[in-house]
Parts: sequence; structure tokens; C-alpha cells
Amino acid sequence: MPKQKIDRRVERTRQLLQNALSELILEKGYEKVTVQDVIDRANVGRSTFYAHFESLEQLLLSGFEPLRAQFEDFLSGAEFDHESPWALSLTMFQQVQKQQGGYITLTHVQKFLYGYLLDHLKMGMTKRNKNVPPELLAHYVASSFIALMTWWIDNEYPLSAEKMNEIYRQLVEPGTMAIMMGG
Amino acid sequence: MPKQKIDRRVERTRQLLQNALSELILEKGYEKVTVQDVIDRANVGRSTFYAHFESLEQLLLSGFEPLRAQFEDFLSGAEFDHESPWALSLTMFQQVQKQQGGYITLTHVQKFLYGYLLDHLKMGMTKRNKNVPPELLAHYVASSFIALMTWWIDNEYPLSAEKMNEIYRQLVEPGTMAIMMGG
DNA sequence: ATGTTTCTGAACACTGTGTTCGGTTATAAA
DNA sequence: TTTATAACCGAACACAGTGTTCAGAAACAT
Repeated sequence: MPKQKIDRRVERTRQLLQNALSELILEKGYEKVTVQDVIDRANVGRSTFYAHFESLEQLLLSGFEPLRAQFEDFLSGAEFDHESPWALSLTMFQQVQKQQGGYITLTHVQKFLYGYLLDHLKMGMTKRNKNVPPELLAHYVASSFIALMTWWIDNEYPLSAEKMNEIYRQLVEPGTMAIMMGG
Repeated sequence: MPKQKIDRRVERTRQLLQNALSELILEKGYEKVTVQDVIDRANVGRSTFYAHFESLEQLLLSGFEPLRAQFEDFLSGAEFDHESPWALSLTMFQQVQKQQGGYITLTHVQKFLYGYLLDHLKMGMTKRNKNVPPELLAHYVASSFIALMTWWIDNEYPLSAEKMNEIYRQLVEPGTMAIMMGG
């Protein structure tokens, strides 16, 4: 099945809307951006917007898609050591910085991370430590990551991704390992 | 200055509005509650609402006030060991559970905690570790607390406040101390 | 050149916010 | 018990935003 060629107008419209949203988010933050703002900036008809996306959030998510795909790829790649979930964090710092998504997308990054961590923690934990629920542990590790990321973005990337990753591991790894191995 | 006696009607109205908001939050979550909902439930005139509070969030905050005052008291109390910020967390777990505020108020708890932690961390850190900004550290410690609290509330308090506090310390203390003492 | 798809933009119904104001009622205090 | 006043009511209003519809214009692929 040869993949359907996409009408130029569709491509163009979606691009305009995504760019407009990006700009507006940088200018005043996602929470304050309205559909009206976006279509004015993009110079696109109101009905056109709703022909493509059912809401602002859907438009936002459409821009997040490439990043998500990249993580998916990375996780299924051979070079990834499944014994150490920590290997993931540096990549994430780097990619999120490059993507410039701002912290709106972080909600989705968090969900993604949580699911991944939960799988791996369930396996890695010895039975006697199930008195600390793996769900709680996964939630903590993912949330901590998001916390550092949020600070990093808020302060406009004052440290390198490598440094941030180092701090993250120093902070989170000891406590987590202690609980996993036997508390 | 003898404290002004409050008109019964004022007391009554504020109470009705706060109760209505509480109920509605439990029923459908803060995000979905409107001013209209609240005044309908409280059976209070629209203009009356705005005579008392300038927005829904202000109404929410007014309910949070007693909790905040309690922390303020605790912190200025003699029995509190200023060398160890960790002593605070158990009280917080207990009080937030009692208050049943849900996670909406957590945003404000976080701000409060952050400010407090930052003060104490700045003093407790040796100079050579300033390569990890104290603001980042405070942000992490506060965020981790909120993360555990969020999970706890979401899962309807499956563990005791004491147990939660124990886990929190086990997770967060090692990494934080390591960085503070010399990384 | 032609048939199809997409875009346009104005109109519409809807939900919610926050303000104003004349009239009513509850309250505190004399 | 009266009375001045402070609080409440509710309807009306202006406003901003959402999401839908539809007929006509424009861009597109072939």
C-alpha cells in the first residue's frame, strides 16, 4: 500500500497552527493561550482549526508525537541496558531541551515514564520489599524527574543536560536502591 | 482593639460557599467546578459570591487558611528542631489527611514548603557544594513530598501517615544529605 | 479542463465570567 | 421595639471563549 500523498494545504495548515501555538506558548504560557489566539496568529479560519484538531490540547499533543516516537525507538533499541532504567534520563533531558516543548508536554512525559518504570521496578524488586508498593516507587522516580525538569525549564536551562542528569541520579538513586534491595 | 463581631449573615454565606465548593470538588474535581455550580449548590446570589471572593481560587484558598496557620504555629513552636527540616514532614502528612483538602491545595503547600526549605538549606550547605543550586535542592525536596502526597490521596490513603513519612525519608534523605555534605 | 478536497468566514447557540443596581431582608444596637 | 445599616437578592448586561454549520471560493491532483 503506497502511502497516500498529503494535500499541501493540509500540511501547510497543520504547520501554521503548530507554529502559532509554539510561539504563543513561549509568549504567555500554555494556560493562557486560546483557540482564538492560535487561529489569529496562524491566520487560519476557525472552522479549519476544528477540521484538523478537536481541541487545543490535541494540537499540542500532535507536536509532542515525534518526541514520543523517539523514546519508543530508543527503548526498543539494542544499545539500551534494560537492567538500568537510569540510562534513560540523560536522553530525556537532552531531547526535551532540544524539543523546547516547555513544561506542558511534561504531563505526558510523566505518564510515559511512569508506565515504563513500573514494569521494570516490578521485576527488579525482591518480594520482601513489597511493603513499599512499586506503584509508589515508580510515581516517585517519575515525579522527581519531572520536578528537576520543571526547575530546569523555568530557569531557562542554566545547567547542562549532563549536569542535570548527574544531580538527578545523585539525588534519587541512593534512596530508591536502598528500598529496592531491602529496607 | 476589641475584635469586631462578625455579622451572622457573612459567617453563614462564607460557610455555605465553602461547603458547596468542598462537596463539588469531591464530586467532580476542582477543575470542573464553576462559580455557577457553587452558588447554585449554596443557594447564594451571584453578586453575593463576588462580594465575598473575587474568584473560585480565592474561595478555595480561604478554606486552606487554617491549615497554613497551623504550620506557621508549628514552625515557630519551641519543640521544633530547626536543625532537621525532616521533622516537619510527618506533621504535614497527618494534617493534610485530616484536612481532606484533596490535591488542589497541594500547590500552595508546595510553595510554602519550598520557601521554608530554601531558607534552611542555604544555611546548612557548605560552600563547595553550591555547584548544586540550593533552589534546585529545595524544589526537589518539596516536589518529592508533594509527589508522595499526591499518590497517597489518589489511592485514598492506603498507608498510614507514619508509614508514608518513613518511606519519604528513606527515599529522599540519603541523596539530599550526600549532596549537602559534599558531592 | 475538471471533479474533488480543503479553506473561508460569518452566523449561531451555548457556557461561563464578572459587574451593576434598585429593591428586600436580616442583623445589631439603641 | 424600633431603627439605621449592612448584607443579600436577582435580573440584566457586556464580555470572552467554545464548538458547529453551511454556502461559496480557492487550491489541488490528475
